[in-house]
Amino acid sequence: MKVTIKEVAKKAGVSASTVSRVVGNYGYVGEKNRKKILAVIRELDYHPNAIARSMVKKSTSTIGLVITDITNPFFAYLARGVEEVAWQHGYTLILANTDEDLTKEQAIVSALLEKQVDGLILVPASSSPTPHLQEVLKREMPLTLVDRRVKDCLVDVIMVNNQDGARQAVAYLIERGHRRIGMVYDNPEISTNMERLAGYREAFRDAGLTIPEDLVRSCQYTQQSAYAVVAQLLKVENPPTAIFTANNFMTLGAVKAVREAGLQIPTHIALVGFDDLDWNEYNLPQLTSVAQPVHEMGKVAAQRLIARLKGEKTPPLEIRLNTRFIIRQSC
Amino acid sequence: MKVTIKEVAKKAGVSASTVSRVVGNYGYVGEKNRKKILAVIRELDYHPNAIARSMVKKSTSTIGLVITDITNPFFAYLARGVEEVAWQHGYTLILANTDEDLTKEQAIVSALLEKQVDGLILVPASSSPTPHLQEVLKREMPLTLVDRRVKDCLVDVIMVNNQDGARQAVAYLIERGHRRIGMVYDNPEISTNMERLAGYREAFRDAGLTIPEDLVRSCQYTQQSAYAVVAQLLKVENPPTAIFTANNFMTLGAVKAVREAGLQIPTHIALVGFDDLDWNEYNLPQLTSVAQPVHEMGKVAAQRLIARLKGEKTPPLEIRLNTRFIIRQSC
DNA sequence: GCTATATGTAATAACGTTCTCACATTTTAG
DNA sequence: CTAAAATGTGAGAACGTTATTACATATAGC
Repeated sequence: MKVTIKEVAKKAGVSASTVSRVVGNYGYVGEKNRKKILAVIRELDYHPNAIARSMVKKSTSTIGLVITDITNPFFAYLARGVEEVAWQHGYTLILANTDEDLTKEQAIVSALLEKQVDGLILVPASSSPTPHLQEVLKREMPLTLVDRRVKDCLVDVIMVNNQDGARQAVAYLIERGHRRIGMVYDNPEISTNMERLAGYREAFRDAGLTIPEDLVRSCQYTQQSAYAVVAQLLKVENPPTAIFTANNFMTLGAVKAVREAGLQIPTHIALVGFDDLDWNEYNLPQLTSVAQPVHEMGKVAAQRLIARLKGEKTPPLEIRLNTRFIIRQSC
Repeated sequence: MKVTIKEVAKKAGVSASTVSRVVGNYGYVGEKNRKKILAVIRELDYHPNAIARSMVKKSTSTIGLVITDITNPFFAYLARGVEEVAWQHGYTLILANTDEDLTKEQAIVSALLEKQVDGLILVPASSSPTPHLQEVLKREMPLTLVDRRVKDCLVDVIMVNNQDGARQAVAYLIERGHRRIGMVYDNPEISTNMERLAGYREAFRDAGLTIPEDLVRSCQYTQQSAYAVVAQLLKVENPPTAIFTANNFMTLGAVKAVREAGLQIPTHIALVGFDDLDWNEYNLPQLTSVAQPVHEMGKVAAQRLIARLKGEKTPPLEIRLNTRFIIRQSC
């Protein structure tokens, strides 16, 4: 049988209250009793039941982390950052993947609400306000969004400077003489993509050039889809001399399509992508890319959330971390 | 304020018991009352409190997943597999990273015990039986080990056939004429490494060749360490013509060292590694490697654990999944 | 010496559920 | 028609904690 606080109390010849005080380290406890209780705790190997504690404290010291897919290194690093600071502050993490599926997201959020998580860190599957997010707000459960914004959702959001990151990358391509620059991005429903697209456009405007709209393509959020779109792009008359991809999946698809078309990077075509993975450094040629401080994003997200959990009431923040443009050999 | 079962009961003009019965879908409930209650639940937007439920049910529908680092794609895929079947069965997942640190592992396990997880899936940081794992067993909390074995720990273990996977890879190298085959592995404390090393040795024995012991090196569990060791290996007199690396970190380090030494793969040196990542396929040259069914391992681990949670009492299983040897262009 | 204050402890009520009874009422069987 | 079985409901205990209250006892200040 599990040993409870009462059994410890009994064996130590005190009341449960007293044991609770030494475990929780508050209030007055006589030195003699404290020693005795500590000894009994060790002897019986007593571990307090956090569930029972949550019941009365109305707090679980648990935060929900809802991402789209832990298999994507971007989210793995994000999760890592979140976990580190959460753990530091005594919180544990419930992890769930939505696969960009709103129905799943809503089921997950609902389950997490029932489990009474203290707060939620979420990478939303849609930028439209959804009922289940309204629900979270209505219950005044702290919520922090990461990577993507949700319309009319006034909470802390941690993102990178997508537009500027993209602008910088495309400007670099333009500077190196490229004019026919293709761009591939996915779901326009997601704020991040639109911002990166805006950055692409901005670079052209800044340079006083007209945007090659025929080379701007959107696709599904899979490598295969990006592959298909890029393959198509390469067959266009007056094909692109460079391609900018909006995230790591797209980059992978692009590399594949380019190689299969028998083109060499960077000799025949230049490639720059958003997201920097270990992969990019080890690939040959090493890929030039826009690096996001993902780990840091996770940490900041957790910090924001925990600040809210501690009662911070300041107005919602939109935090933009800066990307870093890493020049390697693919241009 | 949060709405509780009592408020629903009051508004519906019934007792809490009755509401509980319709929510939990058990026992007798009159059709009229059921309708009414359901309506009230929707109206008040009642969500049952899982914590309170856990309290009485003595089960949290939560399982702990303790890995070393979610940032390692191996574990990300593992986590993904676990999460999928856990979620399917109505369990949520608490995730934590040990960084191969026993002290951290012990703190994590302790925290998860307190949080009353129903069971634990763990990638142990050490193959020696540790007090905190004994603790888990003593409390009869179902435990499933993944990837690594722990001495005298009689629980389900999910692993791959490490020795055979390694043997196959090295045999392939031998078959292609290599004799001076280096091997790099990390922490010999971990069963997985020893098995892979055994596979390496087995391949040589099978071929009736003597093992080039001077080329067998162990290092830390980091890319940098592998890099250093491989760099050293390349400077040996009569250097290796091929290198077998025991996991993805080691492979990365090896690639880097080989490149910096100005050697070409596979012209000057052949490379085979354990673990197959997306990376391996996209790298140039594409890396020959021993692929593990990681996602499947995660799923099987979760299935085993859940079977135990449902009361299965059969003796502990050691499940070995087969690796797949993927021949690409690095040999 | 007598209030104040500090120190130490126990009893008890929450927390929000589920579950076991007990008790009605209705239906079925013979 | 009556006993037994099926259906429906509510009261109240239990789950393992923490927190509030009340009651001691010891120490200090005057």
